[in-house]
Amino acid sequence: MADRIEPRVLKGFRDFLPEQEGRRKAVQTILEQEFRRHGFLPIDTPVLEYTDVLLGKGGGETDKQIYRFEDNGGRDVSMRFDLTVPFARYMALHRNELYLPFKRYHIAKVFRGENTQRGRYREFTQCDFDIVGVDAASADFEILLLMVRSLQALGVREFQVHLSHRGIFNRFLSSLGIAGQSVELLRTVDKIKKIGDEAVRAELASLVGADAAEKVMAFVTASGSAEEVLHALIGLAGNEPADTGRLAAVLDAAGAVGIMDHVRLDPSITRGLDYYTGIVFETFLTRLPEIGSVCSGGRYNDLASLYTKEHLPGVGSSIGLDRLLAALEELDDTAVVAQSVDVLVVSFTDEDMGANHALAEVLRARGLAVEVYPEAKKLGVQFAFAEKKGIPVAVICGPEERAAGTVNVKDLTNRTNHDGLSVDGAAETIASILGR
RNA sequence: GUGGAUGUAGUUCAAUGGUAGAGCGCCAGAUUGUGGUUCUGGUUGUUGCGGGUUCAAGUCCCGUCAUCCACCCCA
Repeated sequence: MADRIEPRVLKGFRDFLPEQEGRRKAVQTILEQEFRRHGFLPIDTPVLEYTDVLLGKGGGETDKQIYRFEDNGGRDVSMRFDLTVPFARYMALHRNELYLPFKRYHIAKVFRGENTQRGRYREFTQCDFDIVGVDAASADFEILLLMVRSLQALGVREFQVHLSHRGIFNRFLSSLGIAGQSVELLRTVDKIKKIGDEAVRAELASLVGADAAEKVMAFVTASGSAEEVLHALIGLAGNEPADTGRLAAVLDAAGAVGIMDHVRLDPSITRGLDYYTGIVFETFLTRLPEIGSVCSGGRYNDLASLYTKEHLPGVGSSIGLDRLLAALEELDDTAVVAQSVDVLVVSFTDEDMGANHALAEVLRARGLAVEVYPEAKKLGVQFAFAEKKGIPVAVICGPEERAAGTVNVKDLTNRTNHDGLSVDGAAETIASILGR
């Protein structure tokens, strides 16, 4: 016998068992419903792209994380590491077949070759939603609203969307004459929740000197209600319709629809990705902040300019499905449960096979999800199978019942029997057990 | 990519360098048409993988793979 091949999966990649995958699919379905309710439409793009399309001109950090290789035709190709960059390419390519403003959602796997950790994988699913073609407060707000509504639709209650505005921060840095180091400064400020105020202050001081560091700290640690923080930012950076005015309008709308409980103006949010130009979002679970942001995004007004002359401003956000599920599982907060079938038809003898399937078909015609146990095993074995698979009801129709023209229904959740029913009666009983 | 920790049965965990074990689970029977109790019997291991040191390695050393933690970055 030949040597067996070790069954294994790559670091950072995962198989999903039916229970997990059922939950993932259920979450995706709920999200899709929510996206569509707000006028977003589905699209898809290839997993592989030409490397220059994905890397753009910058390269930088993404260079190291990207899965890149030469295909059999000698092309330099890469796997997508997010859904936003391919979407920018998509918009540039299909601009003439679409209309603006265009709202799309895209749920798909992306790939990053970085080191793994809890809630961090090399293959993971993102749920993106974006609005392209308008640079308006309404669009910024709609993305924020959908972030809140999506998490609520999934049964998540304790979360906060932290938002800020890159433009204000950069303008503030310019006024201090240190805009040239904005990338390093953004990165340093981004660490504030992890390493604390003092460590960030020290790091900033080594970058731009103690005086400027103090001012930057005053900016990013502004706290209080959204109005108070906004007031503080205006005091430091000055008022400007394009950024502070935009932020005020978005917050105003959030107040108008009553989602301010889930919204916090937090100037320390900056986002590492360099394509953001305006408002930026990050979402944290109140009881598990250390797992990181479960839904992030922002405005990127220049992204499509890599691929087209046309100005295509965009704003969007992305839910990290795997990270969110990992967190919800840990918090035991999964309102979303994978659905198995409703009914198991048990088998007594192999001769009943056809009759059992016929009975299953009758029940399916009444809107029930039904499966037939494929072998005539002991009843206990079949009940145990149903319980393991999460099937709530068993239908029993053995030789005696068949002769009498009746069926028995067993509620597996409390092990009670409802015997001697007609098929109609059985369907009604099942419906009441299922609460329909 | 760098640094650190961990890796034993399906699972949770034991085992001063000296014969790999226990609980839970699982299978069979008591119970040939109704599984949550009880009893009886049984089951599973190339100790992640590959080398090395040793009379002897789950245990020590090296490499490798995977997971977790930190840096970095991010969903």
